Amino acid sequence: MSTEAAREKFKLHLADKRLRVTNQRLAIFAAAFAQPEHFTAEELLAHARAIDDSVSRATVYRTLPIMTESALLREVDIGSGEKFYRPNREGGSTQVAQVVCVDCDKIFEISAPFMEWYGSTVSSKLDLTPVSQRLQVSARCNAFRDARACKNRN
Amino acid sequence: MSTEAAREKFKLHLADKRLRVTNQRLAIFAAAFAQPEHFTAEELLAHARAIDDSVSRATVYRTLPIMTESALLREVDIGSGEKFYRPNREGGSTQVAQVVCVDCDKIFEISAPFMEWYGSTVSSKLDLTPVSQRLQVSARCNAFRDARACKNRN
DNA sequence: ATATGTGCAAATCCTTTGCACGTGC
DNA sequence: GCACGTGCAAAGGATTTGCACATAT
Repeated sequence: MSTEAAREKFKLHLADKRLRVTNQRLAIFAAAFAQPEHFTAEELLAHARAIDDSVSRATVYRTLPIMTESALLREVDIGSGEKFYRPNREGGSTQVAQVVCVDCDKIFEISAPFMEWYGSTVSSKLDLTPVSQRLQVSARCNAFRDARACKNRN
Repeated sequence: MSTEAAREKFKLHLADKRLRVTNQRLAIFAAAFAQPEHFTAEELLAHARAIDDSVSRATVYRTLPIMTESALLREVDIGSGEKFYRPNREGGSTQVAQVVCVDCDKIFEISAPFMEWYGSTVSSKLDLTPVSQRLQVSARCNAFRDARACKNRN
């Protein structure tokens, strides 16, 4: 999905929820979709302000759930205090696992198509209806293991 | 693994790390292993104080990582602000998935033996060595769906 | 004896919220 | 016009930390 298409989807979602299309929301959207990697709320704020300097931290935090609900962003919680987000250009309900390097904190993602099936299996045994599932793998840089250093940490 | 055996393991771990066996640490251990379900740091504090009223919140927070590192406790992060813990009576590296009900916030666990294999598979593709993996499923109580209420929420 | 551990309270960190003002529809 | 959105700064909640005192080894 192109950034153009995603912006349209964002506007449709806003209309659908009877939310207004504001300059701040558009700036935050644009900043989010300009990111190549995972980003935090604080990083998003900085980038959004570069586009529209009236954007406040509060509005970023208020807009993130809107974009997450509409599946334009995926929220990635690696259990480290702050949450990460990434643009979801695929659109659909792609099942991915996060792999987090405990040395350099870098977040990788890799597809895990069986997760949806497992979510159903697991939940049906417990009389629950599955909503979402997340697989997180912690790992250690081989670069770090060999050299006591990797791209992001030494 | 019995609570007795776990306490010995705890003491061995402390000795191994050259940490001291204090009344507070023992009280926190005992409180943790008396829990049948998942618990939070705050709940653990209350139970530990019932055993030794000199236990402080700070010591609970300082002791939790010690017990987690020694695999006596498993940390369960469901991305809800506070972390949960549970006694790991199995001792080993049991692979379990957490299933969290979004209606009542109850945490279920169910074995997921394939997770270790998947962790390796995923990590080997990224030149990383897997350390641990966690699968979390969000689900919705069927009891809640049917009756707009369940044991813990209505 | 002395290196560790502890309680207390203050500090930190991310995130949320109350309020008065601004603005899309 | 008016309901919704916003910025600001203060509040919030979980966790961490500095410091002086206490204690396990």
